[in-house]
Amino acid sequence: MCVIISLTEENYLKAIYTLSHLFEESEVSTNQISDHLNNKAATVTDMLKRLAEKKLIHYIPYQGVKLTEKGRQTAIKVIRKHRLWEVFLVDKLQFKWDEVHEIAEQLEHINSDELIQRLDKFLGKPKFDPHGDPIPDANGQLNVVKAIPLNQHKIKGQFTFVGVCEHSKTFLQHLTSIGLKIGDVLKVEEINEFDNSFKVKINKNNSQFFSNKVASNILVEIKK
Amino acid sequence: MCVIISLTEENYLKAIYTLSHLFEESEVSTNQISDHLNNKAATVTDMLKRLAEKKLIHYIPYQGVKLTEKGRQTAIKVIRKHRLWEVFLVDKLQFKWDEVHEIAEQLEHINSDELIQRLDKFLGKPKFDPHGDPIPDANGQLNVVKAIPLNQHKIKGQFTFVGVCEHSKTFLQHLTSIGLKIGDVLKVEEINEFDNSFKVKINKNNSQFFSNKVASNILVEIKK
DNA sequence: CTTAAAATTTAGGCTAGTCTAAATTTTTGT
DNA sequence: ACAAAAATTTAGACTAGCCTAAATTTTAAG
Repeated sequence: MCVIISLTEENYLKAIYTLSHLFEESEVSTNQISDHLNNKAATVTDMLKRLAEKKLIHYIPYQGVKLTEKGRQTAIKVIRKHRLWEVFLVDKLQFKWDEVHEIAEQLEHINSDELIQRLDKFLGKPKFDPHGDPIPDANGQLNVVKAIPLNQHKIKGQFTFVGVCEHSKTFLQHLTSIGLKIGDVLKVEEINEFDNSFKVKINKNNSQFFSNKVASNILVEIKK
Repeated sequence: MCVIISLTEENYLKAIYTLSHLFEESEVSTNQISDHLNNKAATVTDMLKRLAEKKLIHYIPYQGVKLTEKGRQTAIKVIRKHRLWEVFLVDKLQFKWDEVHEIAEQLEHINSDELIQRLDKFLGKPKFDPHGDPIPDANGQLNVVKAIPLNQHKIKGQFTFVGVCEHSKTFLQHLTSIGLKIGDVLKVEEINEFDNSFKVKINKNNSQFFSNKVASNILVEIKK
């Protein structure tokens, strides 16, 4: 029941979880993991053997890897902690949304169920983190986000900005400089046929152009 | 300037700091450290060599060890983080004072100056942790507590309860069950000559007896 | 369908941090 | 002051995580 899972192992499980959702394939490869975690394939192979030993993954040599239910629960719990701490950092300590990732990467490994339960309550049981990513509940249930990138809507109309695909500091800072925050209403007034840029009005402000690249990393829902 | 200090090294520095203050001697011995950290003397010797290499301690084989200024600053910073997080856990998350130590032992190693600065501000720049221990300031200055154990006052009179010598869960729970909290006023009405127990009134409540052992672990100041 | 390229694993080595057992140094008791 | 006890260090071994280089397996291209 209570196998001890190290910080490093938690990071591997999180990586496998993230990659399997990123590419919408259940099997994740050794190279995908080594790229994601910035270490060597041989190192990953070592760890996969250990994780399989602990029944946290299903591992077939040369084939790939996927999480067991126990592995998935562990990964989800780390993600829950990461996102709750991000809410804490932004809502309570007034960090900006582009400043919290590195600190949350540390805090996500703090091990105390009681702490997380109380932190969740203290924050008002938030459903989304500062980047719009859903926070898994205490039972490991995760809302599936049905939002899609702005550039996949080929029509004019009104949308709500609910999340980002790209989480890099530079992209988030760019959105801040544009004046865009989670929850803003985006009115697409024009889609430029030449470069597929989007002419957009944020809330009631002046309209401006979003490059297709920016539009492809902004998740929106059709405004109700 | 920026030597990386591991979590384990931080724990050794904190142990050396704590022990040197506990026994009011600048030199700390290998055995004291190994007892305090629950590992073997040989393990400690290894680590002392590494810490000396990094100029965090002055180490003379067979003689003992003391912190360099850099080692002291590092230790103090860990203690500052530990105590600030304890305030967070008690004041914001409503943990009890006997529940926070283990979690703070983890949180004290989170590495972000910006985080600590903001946490400090969020908590209202507290000067003491939930057990009455002083919180070092951002420059590593630590208020010296001039309180002494209740049983060293051989006289009747009024005192303020400002801290504890013993931080164990059972002792803290015992104080809670007695109804004693930091800041309470203690009126010593009688000192029993037979067993050196203290008849004490807490605030305006009924008086009760404190064993000498309890009295020796309660830090008080003479009430102004 | 065969072979070159790509992906993966194996083999062997490194460091940090731990241990036990043996050797050494310091302290203490008479 | 000297032997026994206590404290400390050295030597050698182990695990977790990482690495490089070589071997193996899978994939892909002609």
